[in-house]
Amino acid sequence: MPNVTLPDGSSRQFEKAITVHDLAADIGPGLAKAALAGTVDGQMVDTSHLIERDAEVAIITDRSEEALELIRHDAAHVMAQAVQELFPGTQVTIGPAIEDGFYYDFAREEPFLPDDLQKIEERMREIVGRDLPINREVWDRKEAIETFRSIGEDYKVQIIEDIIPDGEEVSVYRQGDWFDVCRGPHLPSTGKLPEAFKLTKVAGAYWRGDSNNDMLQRIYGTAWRNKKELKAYLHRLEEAQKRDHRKLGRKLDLFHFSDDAPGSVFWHPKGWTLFLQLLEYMRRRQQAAGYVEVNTPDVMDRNLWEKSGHWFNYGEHMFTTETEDGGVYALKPMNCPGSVSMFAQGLKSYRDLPLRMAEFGKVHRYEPSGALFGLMRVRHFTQDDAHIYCTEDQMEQECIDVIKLVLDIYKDFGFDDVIIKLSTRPKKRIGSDEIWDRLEGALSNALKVMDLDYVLYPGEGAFYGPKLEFVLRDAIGRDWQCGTLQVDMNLPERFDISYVDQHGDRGKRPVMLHRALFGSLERFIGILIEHYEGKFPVWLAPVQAAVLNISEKQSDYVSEVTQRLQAGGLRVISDLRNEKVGFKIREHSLQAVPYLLVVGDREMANGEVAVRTQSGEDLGTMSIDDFLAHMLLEKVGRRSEQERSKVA
RNA sequence: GCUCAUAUAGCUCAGUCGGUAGAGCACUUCCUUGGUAAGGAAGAGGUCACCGGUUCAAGUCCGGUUAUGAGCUCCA
Repeated sequence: MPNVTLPDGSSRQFEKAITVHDLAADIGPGLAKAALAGTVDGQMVDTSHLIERDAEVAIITDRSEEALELIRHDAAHVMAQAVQELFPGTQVTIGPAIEDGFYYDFAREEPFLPDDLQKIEERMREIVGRDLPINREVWDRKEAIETFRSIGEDYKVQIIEDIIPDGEEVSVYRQGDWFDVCRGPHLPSTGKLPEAFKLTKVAGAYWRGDSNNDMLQRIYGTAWRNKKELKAYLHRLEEAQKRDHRKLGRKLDLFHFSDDAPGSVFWHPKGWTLFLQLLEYMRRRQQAAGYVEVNTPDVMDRNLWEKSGHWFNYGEHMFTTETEDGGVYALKPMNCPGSVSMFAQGLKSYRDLPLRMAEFGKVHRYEPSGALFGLMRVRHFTQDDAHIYCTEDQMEQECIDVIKLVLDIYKDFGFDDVIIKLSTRPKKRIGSDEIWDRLEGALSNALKVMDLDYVLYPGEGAFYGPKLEFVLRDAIGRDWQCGTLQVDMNLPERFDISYVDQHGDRGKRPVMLHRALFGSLERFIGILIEHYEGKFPVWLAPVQAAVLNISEKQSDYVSEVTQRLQAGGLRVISDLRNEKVGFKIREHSLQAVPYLLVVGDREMANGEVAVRTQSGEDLGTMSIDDFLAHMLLEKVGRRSEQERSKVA
């Protein structure tokens, strides 16, 4: 005699156990038809699920948010059925719902071709048209293994044997002749799958995510509750692709890549200006936060890298070089060994701590070819690196200060929702559990003190210490680690660095923090290009203003204006080309120049410029001094934000 | 590194059945001196990524290499 409580608080009493579908029918025939699934005490279930006890139940229709996951999972199943109908002999493996869609991994000798996606999609629509009832069956474990083995589904056998716990029942979902091991839940029938799906790409993926295993073929698709949502999603994708930093980098003439140096950036004047602006910005922020800046060699002896452990652990990813006399050197893949060598110079006192030593170091890593990706993953990049040497007592406060600084800096660029990841002790590690407790405690306490949300990644820390990662998302939805804060127990030990404490004890080992805020200048610029869609704020813009003449008569005046503005510290170009002013405005607007200064006879006569913003706003005419004052405000606006946050 | 795809002018891209390469934009020159998102004309520009094979003949077909793209794995 279950008593069912509905989301609106009302409840219904039933004589005997009732299915979700019948419950919906009891509420109304329309709801029964629309019901895709249900939730019973928060757990998603099929419409055929029998409610036997008192419970809170909700009916899921295509209006519910939860329907998305269901639809995507079903789309994966329908796709798998379509593939097996079209390509007999193909084995199915797994096919989950993911953000915005779904995928299914198949094992098949022949590759799927882009044209096949069309065919599969058509067959999927056909299966939806068949409106096959989807039924849940519970199989005996042994029988399930036998059945799947007999039809040659070896991967499914592995899933049952290895993944589904021994005692747990094996549920199988059947739609027509096709069936698959699945936990569910699923739609009542294939006809309930909205025709708002699209197969998007085919790619390789390792069986169970392990590169030692076979590579399977993964087909990705997107699925939505209705065509309108699908259309909106595809539109969003298109818009995002316009922001792609690789495209904008070419269009805005910021940088290029060459076959001669895969994974290495050729910075053009405008891109390098951007780079230097960021570097100067970070230099100011670090100086204000009590850092000193140093510089260490790019090429150092193999011995150093053996001592640091990099040679052994990452040797194959290092660029090395040999000299005529047989010396072997490596291009630095990290700045820390240089930094530690720096610390080891001379005697350090507790009075020197905390010592915050920054370096804009260019590091070189021989990344696998398949990992390279525009500015986001390169083989040579510049870190805004710093190493903080402190006592254990100072460690937590230093962590807090770093976190404050990095979030504050991100705020200056409009990144308000930064994903923070905390990676803790891995299986393979050095140091006692007690030390790990302290180090992890320092990081998590700092987060707690600052009341910050974070995602925990147990076991993902480096072998020498736990780490925080500050992750930003690019236009296409890919996440990139930018800032990082790590505690290192390895290097101070290996390099035997120490300081003298207040009792004259020379053997005190300092704690070493690694931190980078932008992370990689290259990657951060990639993110910024997409974030601003190439329309940088004035202080960052490679060209802040362009001065345009209307006819040849004003050429000299334009040159004079340009020079005065340049002398005033602005990045200004003049455009004296024999083109109509409308043409020039179009060009410089497309190049995202924040201010266009138009000069005709009138302005020349009055010693003024006509100011137009990139977005097309007309600020009227003003004197050159007034424009300089206006630009100063732009800069001050940013600084005051820094001041404000520094106080906070 | 792995799977699949792609590589033609500075950029974006056509190029059918194998028969010595084409557009738009950009560039150069000339005309035009025009007031807020494309004025007009002419010209120049290519070892079709690279190496090899098939063929009377290869941008086109086949193999390899390199790079790039999508994804997987990795990212000190």
